[in-house]
Amino acid sequence: MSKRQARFDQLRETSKERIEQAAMELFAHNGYGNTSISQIAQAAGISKGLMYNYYEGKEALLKAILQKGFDLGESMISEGREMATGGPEEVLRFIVEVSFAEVVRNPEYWKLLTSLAFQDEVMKAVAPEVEVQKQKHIGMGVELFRQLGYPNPLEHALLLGACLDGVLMHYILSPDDYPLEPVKQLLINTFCKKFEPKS
Amino acid sequence: MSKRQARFDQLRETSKERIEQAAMELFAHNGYGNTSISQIAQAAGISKGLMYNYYEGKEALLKAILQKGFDLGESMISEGREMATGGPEEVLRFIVEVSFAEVVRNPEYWKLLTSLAFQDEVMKAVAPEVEVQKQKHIGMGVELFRQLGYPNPLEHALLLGACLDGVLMHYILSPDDYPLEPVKQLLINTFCKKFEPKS
Amino acid sequence: MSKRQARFDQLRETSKERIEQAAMELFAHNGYGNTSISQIAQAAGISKGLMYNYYEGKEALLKAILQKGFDLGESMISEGREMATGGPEEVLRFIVEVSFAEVVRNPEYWKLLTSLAFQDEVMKAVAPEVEVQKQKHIGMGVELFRQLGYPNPLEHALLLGACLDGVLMHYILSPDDYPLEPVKQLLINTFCKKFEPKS
Amino acid sequence: MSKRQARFDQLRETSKERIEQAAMELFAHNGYGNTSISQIAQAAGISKGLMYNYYEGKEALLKAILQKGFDLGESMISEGREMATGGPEEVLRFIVEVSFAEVVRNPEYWKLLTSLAFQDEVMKAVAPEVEVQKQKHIGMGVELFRQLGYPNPLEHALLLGACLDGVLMHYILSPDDYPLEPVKQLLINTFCKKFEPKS
DNA sequence: GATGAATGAGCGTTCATTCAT
DNA sequence: GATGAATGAACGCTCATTCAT
Repeated sequence: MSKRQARFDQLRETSKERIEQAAMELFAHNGYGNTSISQIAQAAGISKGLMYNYYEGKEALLKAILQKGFDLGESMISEGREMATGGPEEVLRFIVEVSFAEVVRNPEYWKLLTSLAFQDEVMKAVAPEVEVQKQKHIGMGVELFRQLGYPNPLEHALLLGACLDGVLMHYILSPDDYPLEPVKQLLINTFCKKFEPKS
Repeated sequence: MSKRQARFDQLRETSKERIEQAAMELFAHNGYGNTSISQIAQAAGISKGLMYNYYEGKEALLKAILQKGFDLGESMISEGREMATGGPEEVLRFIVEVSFAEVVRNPEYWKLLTSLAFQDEVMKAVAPEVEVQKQKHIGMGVELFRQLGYPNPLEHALLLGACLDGVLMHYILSPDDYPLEPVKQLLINTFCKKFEPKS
Repeated sequence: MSKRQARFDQLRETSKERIEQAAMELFAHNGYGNTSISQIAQAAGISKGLMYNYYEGKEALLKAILQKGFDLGESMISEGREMATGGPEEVLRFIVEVSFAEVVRNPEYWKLLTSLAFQDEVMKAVAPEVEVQKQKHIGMGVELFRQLGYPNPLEHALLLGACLDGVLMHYILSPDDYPLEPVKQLLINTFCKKFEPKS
Repeated sequence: MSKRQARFDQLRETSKERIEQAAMELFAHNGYGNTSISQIAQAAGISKGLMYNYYEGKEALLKAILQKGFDLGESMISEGREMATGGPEEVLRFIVEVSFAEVVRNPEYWKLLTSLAFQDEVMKAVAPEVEVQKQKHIGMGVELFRQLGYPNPLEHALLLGACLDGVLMHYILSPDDYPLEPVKQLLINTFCKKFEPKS
């Protein structure tokens, strides 16, 4: 029994992974709304019906994919946390670098995620998790800017976050043209430094 | 005759405005692709068919909505150009202020516009001139930062643009929570100033 | 009153005629099903609504147009009857000539009429009148072939009618290519002659 | 595996045949343009959506129906070619007999085909090869009449073709009333014979 | 008589979902 | 677990028809 169970689990995992991989790529390339279950099934090499053994429906599949992305982000950040041994500047710089690297590595995923953010209905379904992530990021930023001596760390954290998102959004929308590297350097120089009181 | 014509014109305008208003809200909240003509008609209090008396189709309706926004933006910018009489810092500050004011005034329009940016096909069909606008804005920024003495004005223009878009995106996505005013001030303080060489 | 009545009648007649003329041309060129009331109204230079002052609806307009055609055909034949003074051969020849001439004069109308013959629903509405016309034509043919001495005049009448319709159908379907004149002559030579018993 | 495949194949074929049968009847009686997918689905006892599992769309369904007819016609003609061993009169007679038999066997198909001939757009999209078939038939006729000694074989071929089409059209339009057999005999006697120079 | 804004049923088509096998 | 035939609601859109003016 245990053996057969294991084999089933493996098949299941294989099919699930193929589905999620295919769906992720199709959602990212064509958008969630423009991707049909048929397309996903075909790309994953399975039948339409099988999808419904694993997921309640299309939206549940989307949620699973987003969740995977969140988990990945989570683990990356916690890994990063441990690796960043320097002062708050270095940690900030590290976060920025990692964010850029991650978006460059998989811009389609981030494009999907951002485009979903503009659809209230979809967002409502995923909102709690997103909100948690957002607050965690802001919290981290606030703490770092506080350590750097800024009198208004929340505003600085928000502005940095916005700037990060803005640059990455522009990059995502024209990845071939955008001078990402110099803008990143400028962003780091502008934000990742100790508070300098006006003389 | 003129009377009858006037009556018809008024009917038309009333209906068109109701349609465009309803459509913009729905497009902004649910996305263009997830909003059906039926929904628009229902929200506007008219029948599906009537829409097609006024617009060629769904896409033409979107175009009409965007065009109105463009026209408004154009006129605002040209007005602004004349009003900004100070040095480049003041002009930059003014641009930032106007951008914020405009988005606060009509957040749904900007939400719609931003969400469309992530749907290449729709955007290209509907507003090829967006790219031109973008280049014009960047050009303006570059010129101003050059005047302010920055050695790398393009990067500064891009970063400011990204920061602006990032803040406004965050605001658009949660307009009730976002501390827009203080972040705006910080943004202005951070970007709208002469070049300060490192000592 | 009589004067005003007369003016109204004239206007009405004018509009009606413009409508029927426009509708006839559009029906003939594009088919009944592919012609919209809007198109007819536009072509006739009137409003959509006015049509419904004169006709119950689209189908009633079609019936009116067909009826006009029938009446015209009727009058042509009765005129012809009087004019044809020769023997039965000459009368037959005359009928054939007139039929060809009429179709050449207004092939679109005949194309419309023929295409309608294949739509049971439409035909049901016009059927009685058509049936009467058909029987009248057959009757005429039978009488003429009887006079020419044929032992089976009905079959000859039917065959001639079929041949006539067949040639004209082929002509209608490719009016530019079809060698109408020689085929007509051959048809006349083949059918419009006295009975020749086999030796 | 093979078993399941076979079951599915059978289901598909059953459904396809029901669809094509229903569609042909409706197309023939109401015209292609006046027959809706809903009607076809209802008549075939399936859902609207299922049609699109088997055919790209309405036009593809029409093509499939016509193609089946073409294939059948082709095979019949090639069979006939081999069977007709007599002189040109016998061949001509045979062609006429086969044409009549075929139309009697499946009048709805021929009604559909003829009605389509009057809708240029549909026909061109659906069966460009019809023109080729027509030329082939005319060519055959010309050759036979030449062999029979006629000085103007083209006109005779065209007239026979027209006569054939005319009779069959009349039959198709009122199959219950039309005295097909005697008219056919008369047609054969009239056309399928050697050239007889006028004395 | 004449207008055209407004309606709503229907079109061809798509696609997430169900279910018998 | 896996299949794909089958469903039906919804889509964008068309157009004959109605009616207040």
